[in-house]
Amino acid sequence: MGGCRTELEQQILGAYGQVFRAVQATSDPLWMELDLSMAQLKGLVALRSGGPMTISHFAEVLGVGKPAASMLADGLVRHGLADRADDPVDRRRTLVHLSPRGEDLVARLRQGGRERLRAWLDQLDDSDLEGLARGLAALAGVVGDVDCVQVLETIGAGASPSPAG
Amino acid sequence: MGGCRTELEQQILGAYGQVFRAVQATSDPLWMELDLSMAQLKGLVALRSGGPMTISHFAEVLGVGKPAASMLADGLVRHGLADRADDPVDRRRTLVHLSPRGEDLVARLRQGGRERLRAWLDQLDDSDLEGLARGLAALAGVVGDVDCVQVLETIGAGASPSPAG
DNA sequence: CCTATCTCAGACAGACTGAAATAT
DNA sequence: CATATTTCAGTCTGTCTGAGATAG
Repeated sequence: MGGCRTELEQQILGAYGQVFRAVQATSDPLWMELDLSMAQLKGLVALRSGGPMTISHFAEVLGVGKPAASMLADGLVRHGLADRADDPVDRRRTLVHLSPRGEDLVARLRQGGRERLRAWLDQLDDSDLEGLARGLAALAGVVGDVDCVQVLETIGAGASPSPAG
Repeated sequence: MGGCRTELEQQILGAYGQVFRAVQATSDPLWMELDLSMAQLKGLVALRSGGPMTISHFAEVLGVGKPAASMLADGLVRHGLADRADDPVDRRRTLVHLSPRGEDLVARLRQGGRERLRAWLDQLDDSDLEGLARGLAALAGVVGDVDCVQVLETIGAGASPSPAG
């Protein structure tokens, strides 16, 4: 039994696909009712991924011009999914960030609702639940470093954006 | 330690959010490059959720008219994300279903890429990995029933769609 | 003739851009 | 004056619907 870890990993990847497809299926009705354009959805994803950012950076990430990014941010704010805040460092800048509702929406859309997951968890026996808790906690520790870092470089970004004068 | 299960579940839900946000972050660049309309994305999600379905059912699920659903399916097929197949039961009907590429795209978009997950798994110690494998396998068993059932009712659906004659 | 799907034409919404205006 | 953002005008792509055409 030399390749136990590899087998285990393979098994985990398989179960991962199965479980999270099921969890995400919870949010399929939400997808169908969704009244957002693709541009707005991309904006939500970008904001969730990159954290608060300036309009210029927002434009760059989305691959569109600054007017488009500005108008897009506007629409998101009107939908109550994002907010603007003055950049404390430079008051010409505006930082866009997801509102709690925006965070919630993207989380639901991509991760599904947690109620169903909880119900499934209830059906596990004690030692399976413990194993899952242990493994997931360890995994969370490994991936945990991801969430920081980005906000810092976000604010500093936006230098020399346009090569053509 | 009376409420151990509840605590454990709470901990799992927390770790779940953290881990899967990180995993999904791997597909953020894919989101930004995505060249699909919202209608098309919804079509993909509907197809993944509901399995192969007739145009009429597709229209119903998406909440649009049949011509729109037909044209939408057409666009998906042109993109190589879906295929049509004759319904063996009734040859007037066409069944739309995701192509392998379509399946892959939705999976990537919603679940993220697995390569990064695998790399993270490599960093877990043996017993954490075993616990995760055990717990996830058990969970997969619990949710496993979800995938069937739907195809059957899909084909039978489509009766008395319009109340106004 | 009825049903499922597709084609067509026209209406409509939203996104994007370059140029000009505004704020710091 | 320079920079970041916003407003404006115009264009363009893509969706939706209802009516009619085409298969089974």
